[in-house]
Amino acid sequence: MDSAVARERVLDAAEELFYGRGIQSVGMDDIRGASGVSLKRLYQLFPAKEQLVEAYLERRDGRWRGRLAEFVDLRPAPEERLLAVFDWLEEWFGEEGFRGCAWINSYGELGATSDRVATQVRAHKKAFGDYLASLVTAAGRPAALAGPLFLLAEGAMVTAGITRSTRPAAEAREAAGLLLDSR
Amino acid sequence: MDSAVARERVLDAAEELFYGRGIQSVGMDDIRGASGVSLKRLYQLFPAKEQLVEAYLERRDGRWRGRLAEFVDLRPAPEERLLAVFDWLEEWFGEEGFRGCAWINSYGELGATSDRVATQVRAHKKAFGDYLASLVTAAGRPAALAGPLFLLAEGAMVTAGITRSTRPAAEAREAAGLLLDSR
DNA sequence: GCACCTGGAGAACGTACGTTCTCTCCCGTT
DNA sequence: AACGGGAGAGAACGTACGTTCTCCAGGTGC
Repeated sequence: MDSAVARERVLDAAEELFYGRGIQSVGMDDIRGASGVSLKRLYQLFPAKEQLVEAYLERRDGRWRGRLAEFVDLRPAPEERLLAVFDWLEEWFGEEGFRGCAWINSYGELGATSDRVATQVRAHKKAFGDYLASLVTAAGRPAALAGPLFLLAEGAMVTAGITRSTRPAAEAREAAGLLLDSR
Repeated sequence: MDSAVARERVLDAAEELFYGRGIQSVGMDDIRGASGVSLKRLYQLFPAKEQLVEAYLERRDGRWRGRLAEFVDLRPAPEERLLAVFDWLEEWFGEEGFRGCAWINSYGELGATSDRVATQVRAHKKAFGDYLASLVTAAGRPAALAGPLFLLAEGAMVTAGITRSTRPAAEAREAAGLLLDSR
C-alpha cells in the first residue's frame, strides 16, 4: 500500500474516532483496527499520538473551512453571503454523527495540557473569525459587526453540540439578521 | 477530621484540579495530595471517580448560578438586570485562573463517553437558559429574545476561554443591547 | 535458488492510574 | 494496661495504553 494512501486511511480513521469519541478515549490500537494500517507503519507516519492529533485537526481545518467557503460562494449578493454562513451551520448541525465543534471539544479536552493543540484551536478560530470579518466588510458593513456574529456562530456550535439540535443555527441566523438591520 | 469537612476539602481540590487541568489528566492520587484526604477516606466519600466528577459539576453549578443571580440582583431595573448578565460574564472572564466554561469543557472531554456527565451539562445549560428567559419576560420582552441572548453568552464563554480575553463579554453585551433595541 | 529487504501481526515493555489491601498507629473505652 | 476500631500511608493489583521489538512471510534482485 502506498504511503500516501496509508496516511489518508489513518487520518480518516483518526478523524472518525477522535471526533466521535474524544481524543483521549481512542487508543492507537483503535486507529490501527479502524484504518487497517499496522502499528509499525502508523508510527512511521506519525511518530507519536500527539502528531496524529495535530494532523487530524489540521486536515479537518482545511476541509471545514473549504466546505463553508464553497457553500457561501454559491451566493453572489454580499449580504446573503454573510447570512449563508448560518445556513451552512444548520446543514452541518444536521449531519449524521454531528457532535459539536471539533476544536471546541479538543480544547476542552487538551487545551490545558497540550500547547500545540491549544495553538491550533486558536488558529482555527482566528481563521474563521477573519473569514467572517472579510464577509462583513465585503458587504460594506462596519467591521465591528464581525465580533458579535462570530459569537453567535460559536454559541450556536456549542449549543447544537450539547443539545443535539439544529435549532441554534436558525436562532443565530435570525439574530444576525436583526443585528444587520440595526446598523 | 469531620466527614463533611473532608468532603469539602476533596471537592475544593477536585474543582481546582479538574477545572484547571481537565478531568482525565487529574488522577485520584492528585486529589489526595491536594486535599490531604487519604485515598481510603476519599473512596468512602466517593466510591468512584465518576461520582466525584458529578459532585464537582453539581456543586459548581449551584455556586456558579448563585453568583450570577447575586450579581444580577444588585440591579432593580428589569432591563438592566438582563444586561447585567454580560457584565458578570466579564468579571468572571477576568478572574485569575479562568479557563472557560467548566461544562463546555467537560462536555468536550467526556460528553461522548459518559452519559451522566452529558446529562449534567445539558441540565446546567438548560438552567442557565431558563434563567435568561425569566429575565427576558420579566423585562416585558418577547420570549423569543432569550435564545439569541443565550447564544451570545455561550459564544462569549467559549471565545473567552480559548483566547483568554475578557473582550467577548463586552462584545456580547453590546450585541445584546442592539437586539433589545431592535424589538 | 538464495540472500535481502519490506511490511504485517501481535507480543512485549514501561508507565500511569483507578481501586483495593495491608500494616501500623492512635485514641477511646473498660 | 489491654483491647478494639477507625484512620492514614502507601504498597499492591489489574488494566489500559503509548511505544517498541520480535518474528515471520513474501516479494525482489543476483
